[in-house]
Parts: sequence; structure tokens; C-alpha cells
Amino acid sequence: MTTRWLSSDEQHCWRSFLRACGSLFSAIDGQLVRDSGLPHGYYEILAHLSEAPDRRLRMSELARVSTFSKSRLSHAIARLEERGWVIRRDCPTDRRGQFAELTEAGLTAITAAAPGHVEQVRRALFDALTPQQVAQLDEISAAIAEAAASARSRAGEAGECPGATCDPEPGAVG
Amino acid sequence: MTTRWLSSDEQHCWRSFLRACGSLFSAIDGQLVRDSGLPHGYYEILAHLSEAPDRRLRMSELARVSTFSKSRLSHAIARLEERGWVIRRDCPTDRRGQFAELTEAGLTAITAAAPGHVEQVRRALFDALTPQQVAQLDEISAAIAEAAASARSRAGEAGECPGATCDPEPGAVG
DNA sequence: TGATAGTGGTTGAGTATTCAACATCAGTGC
DNA sequence: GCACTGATGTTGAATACTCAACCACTATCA
Repeated sequence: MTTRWLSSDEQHCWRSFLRACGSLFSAIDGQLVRDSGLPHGYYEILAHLSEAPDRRLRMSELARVSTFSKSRLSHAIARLEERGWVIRRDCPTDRRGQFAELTEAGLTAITAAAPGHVEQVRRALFDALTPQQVAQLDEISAAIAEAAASARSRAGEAGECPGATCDPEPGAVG
Repeated sequence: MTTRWLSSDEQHCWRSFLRACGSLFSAIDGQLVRDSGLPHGYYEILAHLSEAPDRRLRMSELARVSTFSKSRLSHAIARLEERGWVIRRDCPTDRRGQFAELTEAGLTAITAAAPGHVEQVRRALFDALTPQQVAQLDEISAAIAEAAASARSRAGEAGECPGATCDPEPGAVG
């Protein structure tokens, strides 16, 4: 199979997207760490818990909604537990299961962090987009999320073209 | 200053975007690590070098185009140097400066990695988007990149509203 | 009942990234 | 020449993340 190289438009879009994500997440993460000592991933965890019934979620469900791996989440919850912001609870119906539950201190922490964070999301993202673009980005994101999730599991199947037999042109390597 | 909370549309878009980026980069990174032993950031470095005149770039320029911090780039180049894929060269006109230069082995490595990577970018991203959406995403990305870059430096100025005096509503914390 | 496969979650080692501190040099003004 | 400011990179320690191995449990099937 010959490689389906990116078109010039696609190449430009991909690079532009990478730059955008790089700047955006570094802006988001930087503000949170500076002002709240909280990496963005940890903030996401607390945010999801704060919205859940009884402020608790099963580990697996929390991993799913935050796109964390099981391992990453387990480590992260351990750190949040050390800070007293989250506590683990056994699941009564499945003895393998664990709940992560937001504590009062955790709620206070995210409540304090939220205004600065939201303001930064606005400045770095929504202030730059028209309402129409927000709608477009929402649709595009949904499409990407679905495709990427299936691409993640499909990777490693046929079509990889290992080695240097595909005559790639330097300058269009992604 | 009262916090400009996200509207329901913005909230939905932001969550959707976070999920998309999470899945996308984990799909991209997973394929590269599995098939080429190369995290995506490192791939980007090699790709940029492969396109540069004489296959070399100043560290600061390379950091800029790949959205790496100086420190992150310095560590990354050290790893790539250990693998023999990149070599540092002194800059003749500025004795503080360093070039990162792609070696023959490095060129071979990225040439081998490119087809599988590009295929994965297609599957996880472009196969899911219409040409119109690609154009939209390109424009949106450019807008984000600019806004985020300036938000990164503006963070910490007035408007952060520290503490819990802003009456945030749980459920819309970003 | 017992065997087997699959799920939910944790752990430790290795790697990547960040942050702050540092060293070196260029540019400017005196 | 000298002092000062800013730019270019590097380093080491602390933190975060990934991967593979693992334990405990559930579900299924016989």
C-alpha cells in the first residue's frame, strides 16, 4: 500500500492545529499551576467530580470522561488524596471497584481555582472565536474524538508500511 | 471584576475539544511509540529539522516552531543526540548559540517513521473531516494560536479573582 | 463446584516534562 | 575599557506520565 500523504492544505492545517494546541494548553496549564498549583489534568478531575451525583465517580468512568489512562488516573488520584482533596471509597456492589469522591476541601480548592481558569480559557480560546466558529469547533471536535478513539485501537493493523520502502518526500512528513 | 463564565455552548465546545485532543494525541503518540519508539514531540523535532536548510536549526528557532520550552527542547535534543539522530553544532556568529542538526541516521529514522505516522494522522483526523471543516479548523487554529500566545504572557495580571469571592456555580467550572 | 477469561484498579520502574537557578555571551550606554 | 540588561542554552531536582506486570474480583461456561 502506498502512503496517502497529506495534501498541502492538510499539512498546513495539521501544523497550525499543533501550534494552536501547544500554545493553548501551555497557556491553560501555566495559569493553573501558577495561580492554583494545579496541573490542568488534575483540575479536570476535580471539575468532573464536582458535577457528579454525590460528588463521586467510579475510577473507570472518571478515566473515560477525562481521557485519562487507568494508570495515570490512579497516580493522579493518589496525589489528590495526599492533598486531602479527594478520597477513595469502596464500591458496595463490586468489590474490585473504587469511587473517587471530592472532599469539602477539594470543593473549596476548585471553587477558588475556577474563576481564574475560566477567564484564561476565555482569553486563550473563546475571545478569539466567533460564535459560528465555536459551533464549528464543537462539531469538528466531536468528529475527531470519534475517529481518534477508533484509530487508537486500530493502530498496528495492516497499512503501516514499516521501513523506508514507501519513498516519502522529505518536507511532507507530517 | 465578576467572572465571565462560559455559556452552555462554550462549555460544551470546550469539553468536546478537550476530549478530542485527548483522544487524538493519545492515538498519534501511541502509534509512533509503538511502531517507531518515538514520542510525537520528538517526531516533530526531527520533522522540522528535516525541512530546514542544511537540516539544521537554531535551538531557539526550533523551540519556537515546535512550541517547546527551552528546557524541554534541550533535554529532548540530548536524548536524540544519544540515539545518534541529532548533533549539536556551535553557531559561528553567536557564541552563545547552538544549532541542532539532523544526522543521516536521524533522516533515515524519520523517513521510516513517516508513512505510519501520516496514515495515523489521516485516520484519526482528516478522514473524519470534510474539506470545508479542514479549512475551518485551519482558521480556528490560527486564531487560537495567536490568542493563546498572548494569553500565556498576560496571565497573572489583573482579573484573576483569587479566592472564593466570585460565587462560582458548581457545574460550570470549565 | 472448578476452570477460564475478562474487568477494575494498583504498583514500580523508566522516561518525559517543568521549574528555578545558573553560566555564558551580545548589545547598549557610559 | 566597564557596567548593565537581555538573550541563548544548560543543568538538576521535583513532578507527571507511560508501560508492563500484577492482584483481586466478576462472569461465563461446563
